[in-house]
Amino acid sequence: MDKTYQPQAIETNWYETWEKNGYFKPSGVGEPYCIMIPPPNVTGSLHMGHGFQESIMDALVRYHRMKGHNTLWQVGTDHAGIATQMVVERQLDAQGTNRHELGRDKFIEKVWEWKEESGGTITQQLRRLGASPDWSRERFTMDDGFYKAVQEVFIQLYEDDLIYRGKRLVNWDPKLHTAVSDLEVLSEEEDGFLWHFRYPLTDGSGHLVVATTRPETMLGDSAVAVHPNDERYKDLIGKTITLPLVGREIPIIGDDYVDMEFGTGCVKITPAHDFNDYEMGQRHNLPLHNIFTDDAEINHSAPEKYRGMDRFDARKQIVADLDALGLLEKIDDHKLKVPRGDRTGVVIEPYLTDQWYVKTQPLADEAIKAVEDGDIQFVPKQYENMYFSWMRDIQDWCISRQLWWGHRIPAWYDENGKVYVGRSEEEVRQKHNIPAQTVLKQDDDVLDTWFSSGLWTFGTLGWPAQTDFLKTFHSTDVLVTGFDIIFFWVARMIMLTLHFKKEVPFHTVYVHGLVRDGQGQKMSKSKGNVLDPIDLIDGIDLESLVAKRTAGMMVPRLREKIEKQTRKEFPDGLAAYGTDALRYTYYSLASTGRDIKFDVGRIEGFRNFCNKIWNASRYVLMNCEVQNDAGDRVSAQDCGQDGSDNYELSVADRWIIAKLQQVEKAFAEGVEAYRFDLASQALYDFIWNEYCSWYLELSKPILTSDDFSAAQKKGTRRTMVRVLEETLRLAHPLMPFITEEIWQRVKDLAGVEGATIMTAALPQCDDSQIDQQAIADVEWLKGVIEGVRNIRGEMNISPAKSIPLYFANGSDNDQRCLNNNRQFLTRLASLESITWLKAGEEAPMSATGLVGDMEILVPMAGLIDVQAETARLNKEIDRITKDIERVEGKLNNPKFVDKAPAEVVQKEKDKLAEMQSALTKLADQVSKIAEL
RNA sequence: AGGACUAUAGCUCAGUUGGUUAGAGCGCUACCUUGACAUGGUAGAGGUCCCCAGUUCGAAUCUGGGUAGUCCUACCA
Repeated sequence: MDKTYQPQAIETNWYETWEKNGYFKPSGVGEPYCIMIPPPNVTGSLHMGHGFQESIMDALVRYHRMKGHNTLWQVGTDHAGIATQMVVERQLDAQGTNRHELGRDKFIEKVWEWKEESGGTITQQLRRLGASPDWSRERFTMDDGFYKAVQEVFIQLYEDDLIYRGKRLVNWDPKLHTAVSDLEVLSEEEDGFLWHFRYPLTDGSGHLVVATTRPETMLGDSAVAVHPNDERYKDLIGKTITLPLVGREIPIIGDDYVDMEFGTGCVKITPAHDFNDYEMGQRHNLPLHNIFTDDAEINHSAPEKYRGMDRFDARKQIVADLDALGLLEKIDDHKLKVPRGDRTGVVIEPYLTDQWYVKTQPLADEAIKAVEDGDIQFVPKQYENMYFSWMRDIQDWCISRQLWWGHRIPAWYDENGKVYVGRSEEEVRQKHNIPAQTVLKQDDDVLDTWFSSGLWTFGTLGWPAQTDFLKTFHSTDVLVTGFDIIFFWVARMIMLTLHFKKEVPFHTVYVHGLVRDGQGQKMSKSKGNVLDPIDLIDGIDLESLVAKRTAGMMVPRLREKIEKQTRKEFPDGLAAYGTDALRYTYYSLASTGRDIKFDVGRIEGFRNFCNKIWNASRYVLMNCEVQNDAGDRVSAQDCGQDGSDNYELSVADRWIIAKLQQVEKAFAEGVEAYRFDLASQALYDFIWNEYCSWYLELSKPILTSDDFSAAQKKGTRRTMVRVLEETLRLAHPLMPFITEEIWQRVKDLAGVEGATIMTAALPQCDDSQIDQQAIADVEWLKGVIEGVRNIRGEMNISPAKSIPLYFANGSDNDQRCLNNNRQFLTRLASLESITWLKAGEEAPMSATGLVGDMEILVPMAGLIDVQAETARLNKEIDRITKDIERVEGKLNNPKFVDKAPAEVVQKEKDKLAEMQSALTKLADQVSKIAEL
């Protein structure tokens, strides 16, 4: 083995072996366990959030696979209608053409080409993370099989009267020329203006002043509304206004929606271009005046002057024209929420179009019930509230998109615009007896991507066919996802799956936090603070990192800022930490919080942890093998791998075996509760602070000293390699590569067989192996060693110098422990001699430490540094004194003694007695030294 | 406006049903190349558990009220 851990030397190699051998496929035996990957965007690339999420899923999948479950991790990607179409359109634009020139079929061909080209990126990245999904079952939402499911769902919902077509106001993206859902619109507060216009009354008796943030919409005004109780205006209700610039006569209406306090108390009403106004228009039967084209330019229904103008140019012109007419009262600065498309960033317009909708309320009722009844549980629980609050106030879902890339809506229209829904034109003709000469035209629109992802859990398993996989693995076990996607996807999956499968898509929704950068900022390409998980695995030099982060940044100022920031944060670029370290970092951060700040400092610690495991294993192999100069095995030592039982276990052996059981238990509890931070912490602690720091150190005296028998040496070798082997299996779900690499080298020494650690059994706690006596004895040993080390450290005694040690005031148990552990003590504390003082025997002048009631004494041979030792003891005395005061206060309080449980009181009493005794001893020692 | 969440060491975070000497990693200080590991070892420093009040024998933990931050939902033209 290399002297240091080199992740790149082992990772891809093992991954290829696993995949080639089909280890990722379900075993076909055992209780089924299934996770569906939240399908990443096929043309995207992996970001830190994906890395986090996939690492968690992989740990769950590997954990259950090793527990013997029939485990399926279903993988696939999503066609991401808007995002993908945008990418391809940008490419066409660069080539000086566009989709309309190409035509629909050609364009879709281009998209498929792009998918072929870039679709592999994300799946390759997933492999680098060590993910173990069943690649042979990979699905894509645009696959033929999946399309069948989508079509079936649409048709059935239509037949169940849960899908309808209607003309409504939608969120219109004028750049993409499509409707988008509420969830795809982000409203941020921006600086704007509130323009005040005078609207003259038709009868010439004066004017009203209305305020607006979007002056151009006045071309579509149908009314002016005031509050019916507003003393200032209520007499005007029923009169009319002559709309300036347009000349239309519009009514003044009363509606209590109007806030008398805001602005002037008069509101211009534009039912075709505002959601609230639309509703008011319905209430008052106001006409709809659509003034925009699909591009959000002014259309032909407006006065000629403005036709063809962009909405924002029109705004300027209208303000100027009204000003010229003396109708501009004033312009106030105003902050307002501006709705923007989450993909395009352009201002979204409420726009009147024909669209398809899903009637969600009946579906939502069932979906709410499933969570209320506990058929689906959210982890952490609080997210259920978020789910309920959204579901209880759900709006009908606009599922049509005016795109070309996506699942085309299975609906046909005849010349009269009558709609027929069916699986194909032939089927429609047949079913409705439409003669061949009647021309049918398929709907041009496609379905919202989330409509198809809503079918993911059962669509990927073959539905509508009743496949074996569908029967075996649905409902799935757990969905691992971020909270940002609960509405988009989780809720819709629950609704659609319940309706079609009559069962839940998954039993548990594990909601993890969102990965942010070291400053707590959301990682985003436009901010330039993204990290590519692959760069953390392979490393990247500073220049490449800067180039990567600023790529595509058009604004020079922003570019400079990001460059500066990157150079400051990562002056040396990123080191190659390897997949296992990256994964471990993710797990350590996977607590219940909503934000996960990814601090690069932490990954280094886990790379070191891998190195620790690596070197501990090297040590174990050095002792369990006969090696040549290159460190390769010549033959195996007897580690009891043949099943022989002529070995003896030391107290350390029994102790580490007990500790192993405990960590197995803690690990399982952590994983089952989705607390990967706790599971990983328990494992880290065990490996580093118990196995490496103590157990391997305690093995050294046995293996290197003639004081120990062959049976004892064998017992140690046996334990050492078996505990290591078992620990590797325990750690495998979190760190797949390093564990496999080492496991292959130690498995036979531990008497274990198997082609891969991936399918080896997960170790589980065996309570009968927890030897409490061994635990207590090793605790005693650690106490003494730490006491000596403390004296050494604080008294500046060189670690190279062996020192004599005296024990005073020890109990029978102390003496027993001492006799059993002499060699360990001598070696680990570097002792020259050990002397047990009987009662009344005087020790030489010494530095002192306490282990329970027993004193350990390091004679200072007249060289004692009085000041240093006094200071050291006084520090201890201060600490104990403070504690004694606290405990005495408690015990002197009759209320405490009366009301607290007896065992708590007793515990405090014991503590007090122990501390008082310690205090006395320390005080004695101080006065003794003072006499010098 | 309504709601949710968060506040613990310099930094990133744990802290189970109230009883701990309030922990970990990183960082920091001192010493150490000892035969698994300097990607290491040993020792150490570092905390008003955001603030106030309450419940309780006892509060980081429970309740109420503040403050600060983050996020979601709904928004006033």
